[in-house]
Amino acid sequence: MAASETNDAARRIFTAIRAIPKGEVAGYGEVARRAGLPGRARMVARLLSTASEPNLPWHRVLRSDGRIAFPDGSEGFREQSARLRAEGVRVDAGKVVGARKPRTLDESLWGPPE
DNA sequence: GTTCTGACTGCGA
DNA sequence: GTCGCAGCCAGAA
Repeated sequence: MAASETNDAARRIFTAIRAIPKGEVAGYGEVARRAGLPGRARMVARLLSTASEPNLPWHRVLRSDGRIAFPDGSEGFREQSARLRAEGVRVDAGKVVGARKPRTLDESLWGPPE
């Protein structure tokens, strides 16, 4: 069933996001790439906005710049920044500081450097 | 069926 | 540092 490919991809994305350790953050592209969808960052974003996963740490997913994808002052913005702070992540002007950078996350989360 | 939009990314100027 | 352009996929109008 080719149709399950999309579902499988979504499942991988959710798994990837859930695999993000507390206090760390990942980028949309990073998650998408690890899910087997390089360049499909938009799909991850759309998934989060549509999917209703209560156990999904979506607040740990940021843009490639390490910034929150929501517009400054938006509800989602406050929600995400508040959740990150609750996990020990410092958020300054919508930018995450002190947490693992999306690039380093690659080795810290999925593939430990040998 | 086509067209637009979107919690995006990367590169060049 | 900011701005613009092109590429990508899925859902909604």
